[in-house]
Amino acid sequence: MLTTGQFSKICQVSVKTLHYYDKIGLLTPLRVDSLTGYRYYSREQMDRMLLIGRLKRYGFSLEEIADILVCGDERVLFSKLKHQKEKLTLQRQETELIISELSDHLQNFERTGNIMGYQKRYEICTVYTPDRAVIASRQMMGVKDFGTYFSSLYERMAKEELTPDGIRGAVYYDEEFNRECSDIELIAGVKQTGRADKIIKGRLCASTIHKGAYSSLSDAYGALVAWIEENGYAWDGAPYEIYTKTQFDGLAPKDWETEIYFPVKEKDDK
Amino acid sequence: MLTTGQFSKICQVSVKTLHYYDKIGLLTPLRVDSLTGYRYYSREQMDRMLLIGRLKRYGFSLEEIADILVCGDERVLFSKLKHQKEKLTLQRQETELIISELSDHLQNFERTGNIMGYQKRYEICTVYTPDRAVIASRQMMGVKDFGTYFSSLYERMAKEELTPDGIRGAVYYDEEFNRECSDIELIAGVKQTGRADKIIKGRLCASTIHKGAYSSLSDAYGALVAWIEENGYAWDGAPYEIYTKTQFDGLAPKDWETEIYFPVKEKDDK
DNA sequence: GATTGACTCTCCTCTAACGTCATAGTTTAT
DNA sequence: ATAAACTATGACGTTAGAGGAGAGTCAATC
Repeated sequence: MLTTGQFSKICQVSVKTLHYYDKIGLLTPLRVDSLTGYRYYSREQMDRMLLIGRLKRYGFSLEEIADILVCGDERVLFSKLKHQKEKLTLQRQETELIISELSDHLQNFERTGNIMGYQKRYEICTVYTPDRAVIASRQMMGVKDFGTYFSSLYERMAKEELTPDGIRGAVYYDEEFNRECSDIELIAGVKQTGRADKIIKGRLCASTIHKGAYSSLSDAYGALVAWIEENGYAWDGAPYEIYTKTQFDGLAPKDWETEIYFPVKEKDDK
Repeated sequence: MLTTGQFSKICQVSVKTLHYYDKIGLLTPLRVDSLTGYRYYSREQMDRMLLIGRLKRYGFSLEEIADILVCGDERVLFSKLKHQKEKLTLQRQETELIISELSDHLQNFERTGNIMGYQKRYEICTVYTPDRAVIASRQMMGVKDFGTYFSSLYERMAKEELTPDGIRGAVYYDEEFNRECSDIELIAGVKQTGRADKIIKGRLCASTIHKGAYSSLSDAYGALVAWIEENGYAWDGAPYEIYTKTQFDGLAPKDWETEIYFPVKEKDDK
């Protein structure tokens, strides 16, 4: 039988942590003296404690760990571990991306001496867009679901024997953009104009090209909105993006390119 | 002039976030109507908001961001960015390490079918250690300081023309091990017995070899402590580790090897 | 038996960066 | 004038404990 202090030393965790785990029921001591309230742990509980520490390291929350331990099914743990591995891999990619952005930022400073107001310069202009014949899939979705929906779109295209014209994009119907879940329509251009789901009519748009990963798309968005106001135009419809260079072209995030189109009309300023 | 809602949409942040930033003084609106309390932002504040978002993405806390923006010195920002880049790089390495540990864990499951109680099997035995002539440097330090102190130890060795014998290790004087800050003595073996700082006298130790990264050293530690109790020995002095295969040998974390020695004596169990 | 020092208990507050209600007041469009 | 949309404040919740106060307990020594 080990006291809290002894057990904490062996397991390399703080006494506070043991108290906390007891409180949330993650690791209750073998015996608690009902008179003094003193906790006593057994040597076998060390294994459980070490496993908890390991799972914590893998990035599980204490709640998830408790679930895993309560259920006690090895297959559950196995699949959760696999899932967690994917999550960590994604996280690593994300970190890598941020590092490369940060490097860009620093390089930019060395070239231009400007660092505080580091923002990409966006070349913005109005264009009259061409008609675009597309098949489309509109849903409430998050940015992370793009892959899934795009592949089903391409499957459909194959089934219906349509020929892609290389255009891929997304229309944002919500004014307030939320990357977890928004009203988004994915579109893929097809050559068979007659058999398309819809034709995005050509019209006046303010447009720019965003170079780099999607994480800084909001910069482009902001620049466009500002430009539209400043140049006497007004927002007039759902904006959309066309992904011209992406991971599907085998490129690294920093080389991706996205065209952004904002339907606008001239403001009748009185 | 933009209302909170408009500004939040342009900058792609929530209204709550704007409230919060106002409250902590990170981004106060240009004007606040003293009657209604309504906040109004200017278009120029968008730049500040975008910069805040960017810095947040780089991993700065809001407090750090506030410092940077208040001070407004470009050189400060530059050095902070560089520092942050290093931090992110370390973080990525750490994530990679965890991923490889997780992979090991999964592989281990596929081999042995055991996953819940996944713990390395440690071969533990008692040995009579040889005398070790070492130079040493004892301080309150954290695990992260090992690199610094080891290099100064090796510098000293070069200056005093001592010959290293390849032994590198650390003695832990605190019972309670804390990886941030503990009473630790780094040691490096030398061939000139007479000129060593100290000689670690040969004696009876319980010992094992830990294979893999240091993050799971506590598993070995726990296994040893348990073994010592179970086999009728008692803890008798500060434990130490010898790093036999490390990054200095050009190895990946999973191939590192650490010998752990726990001075013990036979317990006089009555 | 008394004292001392080390240990342990419970209970309280605090962290970061907001999200989530609840309730009340304001603006704008019809 | 009224409804719909927007905004404000304020309280509480989130994670995984850390830190501290004040009180009780244990083991060893005198």
